[in-house]
Amino acid sequence: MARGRIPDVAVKRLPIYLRVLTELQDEDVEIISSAELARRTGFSSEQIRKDLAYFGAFGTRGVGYSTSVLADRIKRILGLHREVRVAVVGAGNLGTALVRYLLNRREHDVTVAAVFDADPNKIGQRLGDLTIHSIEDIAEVTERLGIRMAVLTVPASVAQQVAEQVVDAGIDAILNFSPVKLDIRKPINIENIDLSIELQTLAYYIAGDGNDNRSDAGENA
Amino acid sequence: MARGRIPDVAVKRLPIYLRVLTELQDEDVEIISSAELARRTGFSSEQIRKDLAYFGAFGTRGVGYSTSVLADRIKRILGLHREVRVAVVGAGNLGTALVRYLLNRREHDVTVAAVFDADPNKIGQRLGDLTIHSIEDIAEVTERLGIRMAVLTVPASVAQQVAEQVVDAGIDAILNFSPVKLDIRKPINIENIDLSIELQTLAYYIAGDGNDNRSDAGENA
DNA sequence: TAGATTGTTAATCGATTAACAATC
DNA sequence: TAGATTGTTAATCGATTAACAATC
Repeated sequence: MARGRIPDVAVKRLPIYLRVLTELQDEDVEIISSAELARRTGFSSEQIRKDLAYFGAFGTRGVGYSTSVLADRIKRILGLHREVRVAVVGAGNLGTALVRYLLNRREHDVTVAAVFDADPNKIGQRLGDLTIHSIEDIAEVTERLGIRMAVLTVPASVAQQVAEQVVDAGIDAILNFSPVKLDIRKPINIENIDLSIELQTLAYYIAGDGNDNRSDAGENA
Repeated sequence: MARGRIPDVAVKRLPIYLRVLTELQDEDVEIISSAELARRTGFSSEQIRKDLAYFGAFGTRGVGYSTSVLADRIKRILGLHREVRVAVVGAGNLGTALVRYLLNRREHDVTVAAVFDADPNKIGQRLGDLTIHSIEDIAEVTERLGIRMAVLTVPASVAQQVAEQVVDAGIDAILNFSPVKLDIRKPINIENIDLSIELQTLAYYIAGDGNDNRSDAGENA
């Protein structure tokens, strides 16, 4: 029940804790210490305890955490105790691959519930057990299906405009794969995944043979 | 020429600066101030000046930065002044999509030079102008083509084992899309992109209707 | 010169780590 | 009880922001 301002970095670690807890449940491990969670996640045990303390006291002193209790609490914190539906906007190479990936996912906390594209040739086609809708219908479809989040996989040239359509449709969280900084005035949550930027960043770290202006780092990220 | 320890967060911003500078060059803008770069990137002007100062003094007081000079310097810092070659390991849905995306990319600083898979049915098939190689041949092929980085898009169940093969082949930076924490003892650079974790994180931020244990945030990320 | 803007040092802020009392 | 491990407060560390002298 603890509140205060919760750092985004702490929120980002919760799904990682949840994944490990789910693995532990599969292994029939019922109790886990923060030290062992630390070993499995790569974060420090202090950090794990601190992160969890932002949301409440879920463990038992002298004992540890019940894997099932802690997993349930984290699911609830993340809002995954009810199904979260997501739309994929843009049924190109990447969009299609992401839809297939999400449809085949074992966990059913976040599910793709609709796919949209602007290309008249694609509209109406099937993708898994979904039908590709026109982006024009996004407000109606997301409203009807209770979709609150969208994954954006459209070309950079139209990303800003499509993002505005998505936001106008009432979506309030976007996972943006387009290499564009979206400029949305509403206080929407936007998370960016940019392949080029990731690769360019990694390039920095490959040891600088004969390269100046470079400080060699070499830590796991 | 400045050194010292350079924060990873600063390195991660460099490719973003580079992208904006490239756009500015396309618009024939020759000089840019840190204030205008701030407007275009969303970072503060102080932060931009600080980040750049880790690597040297690239601007002119009272004037600003030459877009072409600054772009060239950042490219050099990131090691992009020479072509950086990357392998995509795993030619499934996601791997195939990423290869097509990278092959069609306008910038040619980072290029896909090889694709690998373990499935005998896929080996030998074409993907764009590339041929899918057996993962068994990774050491030989990456050595021959001068490939230093790999994008990992294999099923979670084999990710750890494949990552080890990749590292043994001499690759020293991995962009990992598999939902697995890779455990590699060598000081290799690993960057993780995990769709499930991103979606679960975003779920936290969609306003908590009737949800407890939740602090509403609402900032762009 | 006056105005503008960088490069850099100092102040602030926030997150991580250390330490330990609470307690099972 | 003794041993273990959490939850929480305090200390440390590092990154961001503010301020300003240098200088075009």
